[in-house]
Amino acid sequence: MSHTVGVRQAQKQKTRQALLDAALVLLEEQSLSSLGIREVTRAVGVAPTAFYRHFRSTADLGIALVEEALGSLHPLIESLLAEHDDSEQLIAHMVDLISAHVQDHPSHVRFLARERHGGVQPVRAAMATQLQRFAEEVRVGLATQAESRGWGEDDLLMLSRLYVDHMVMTASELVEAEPGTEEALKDTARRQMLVIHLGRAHWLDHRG
Amino acid sequence: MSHTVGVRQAQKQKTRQALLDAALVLLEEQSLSSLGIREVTRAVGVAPTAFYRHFRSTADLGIALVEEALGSLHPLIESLLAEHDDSEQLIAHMVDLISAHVQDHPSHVRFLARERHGGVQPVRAAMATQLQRFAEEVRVGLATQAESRGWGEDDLLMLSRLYVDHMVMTASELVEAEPGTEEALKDTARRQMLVIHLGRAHWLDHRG
DNA sequence: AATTCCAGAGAACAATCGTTAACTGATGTC
DNA sequence: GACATCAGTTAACGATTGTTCTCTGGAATT
Repeated sequence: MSHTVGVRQAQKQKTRQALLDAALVLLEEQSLSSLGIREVTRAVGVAPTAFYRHFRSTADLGIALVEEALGSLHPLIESLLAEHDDSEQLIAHMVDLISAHVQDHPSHVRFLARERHGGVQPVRAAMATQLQRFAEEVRVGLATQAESRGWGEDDLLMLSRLYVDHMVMTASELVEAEPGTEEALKDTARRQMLVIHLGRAHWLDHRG
Repeated sequence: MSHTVGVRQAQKQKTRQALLDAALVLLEEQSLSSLGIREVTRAVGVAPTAFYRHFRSTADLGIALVEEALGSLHPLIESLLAEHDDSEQLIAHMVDLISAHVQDHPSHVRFLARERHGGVQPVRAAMATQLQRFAEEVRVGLATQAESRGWGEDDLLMLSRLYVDHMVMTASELVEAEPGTEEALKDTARRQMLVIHLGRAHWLDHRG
């Protein structure tokens, strides 16, 4: 990784990123299936046809946004899972991590919430794949904890899905929250995760 | 309720319903924010301007669809909550009820999942109001159960929100499920509700 | 220095859009 | 039976859309 990528490729990446950024702003008030190519290029200050040098369609751009929005989250989750032994402490930090991420990248989170069940199938598929990866990672993380002794693999995956879905739900609520109501939402989310955690702790009682 | 509503109003209701039905079909493959007025009227076989006799805009139509899709669910939930004492049995029936509703009205459910965080603010607001009503109703239902002795009102609302959100999530997953995978999804959903139920049963242990 | 490559510009296309205005004719009212 | 009401039609408007083809000028290659 010595020599720079070349003026040409660098400039191309720059406009590509500008297209992604502009799209993200526009998508704060509409859905991907109504996003126009001309609309995006106009916001960037570039000719409509330039769009095709980077993306085949707006659906293609949407997939790129999914990677951008979720890709950066994997290391965060992984390290969080690794550095905590105490589960209850982990819950508090998990909510804080989500909250911070929503504050730092609100339009990314909004995009994810909006397009998760949105009108563009390839984008939905891309997100589903990524979220499955998250559930898998969480499952691996949970498996190392002492509380998971005696758990079957499918039950563990069931539980991680519950956690992941609750995280996504919390993020969606936080990004649409009225200013000032965030703390109450975070508190509710923490208590809900605690309910789940308590249920997890007594799962084997019930089964056995 | 003796005399009929008049030929005139009846005919108007008929085209209004036709517009709603056509929109629902179109919305299976796109979002509301990209739904065109002409597109809907063309599908019904009526002049574009006729649309304005019934709705101010597509957002207005979206709100009507929210009422249609969620309104019919209230009585179902209410009766389900009323007719069960045993909580675990209720879980199984709740999942069955959701599953049946998804099978009977897939496009309604798809619409709800899609527009809950969609690009049209008034529609989001209408849905949020309705879902809050659901959480409230579930809270009242839970309050009558023996397991809720000693629970604070805010904790009960926290729990009902968790239930409602999980129901919505399950419905979303079922409506997008590959044919043949529904049963596995339902089983996972039941186990997840059981985790929540177990957490609920031990909530006071932890608090006290 | 000559040549190739390619990101972006420019012009033009047919199609679609939301919205207005003025109308028609069956229904409801008296 | 005369009159008013109003759901739906027809025509037209300017604006915007996705996509194509051709062109340009600087970077990359040789």
